[in-house]
Amino acid sequence: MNKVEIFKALSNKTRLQILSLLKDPEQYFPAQQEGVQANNQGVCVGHIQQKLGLSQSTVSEYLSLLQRAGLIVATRSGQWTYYKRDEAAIQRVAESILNDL
Amino acid sequence: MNKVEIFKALSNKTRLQILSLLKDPEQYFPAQQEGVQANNQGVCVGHIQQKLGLSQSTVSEYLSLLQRAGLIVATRSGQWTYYKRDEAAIQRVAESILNDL
DNA sequence: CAAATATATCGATTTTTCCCGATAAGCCAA
DNA sequence: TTGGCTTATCGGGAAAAATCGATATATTTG
Repeated sequence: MNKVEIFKALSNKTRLQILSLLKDPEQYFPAQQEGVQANNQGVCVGHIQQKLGLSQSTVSEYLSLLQRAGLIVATRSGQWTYYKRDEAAIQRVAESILNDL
Repeated sequence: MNKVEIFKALSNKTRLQILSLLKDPEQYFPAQQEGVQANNQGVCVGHIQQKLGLSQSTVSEYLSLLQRAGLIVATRSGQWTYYKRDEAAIQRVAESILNDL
């Protein structure tokens, strides 16, 4: 776990918002739409982009940055990439802050 | 509490090191030296600078940045400024991550 | 008051981040 | 295989951060 990389990933309003959106996908992304996996497995890039109102390329970059930091995971399925939070990793980060900071 | 500002403050190796040094001042800064307050009230800028090996101006900037983020507090006493961790604030940050992230 | 010491601020340069549009790559359907 | 989606990557311009040396400010001391 690279703390500096994680804090960098978190030090941006939009990226914090992404984590927040992914916290409760059903609330933000009605389950019937395509682009939202069943069983809450993640949300596709396009839907996240719509919520944020930023360019596709920026959102894609942010998602991959959050993934490199280990905070979210991607699942490719056909032409879609579904992103979801890695709750265990996020928990470990929180504990590391509690203990080591 | 501005989360983005706090995460920015934390997203730098040197600033994390400062927080770590201030965690246990007696270990890093023998209490007999001048520039270390009695009763663990903080450590002066010069001693922190020596440990870090960066320029005086950079260390001063980092300390004031950490202070603006609310993670440390400064006490001026004569010609020295003593910095110490704001443990309660740090605790609140950790809890906020645990709950809100 | 003058010199010495500690810290803060200023100005400048280099590096990093933010965010975009254009384009490439992957997948699917006709 | 051609065209239409979805996502990733590339190249770039503007803004912010990193870091320094020089200088200013505040404090103490002779």
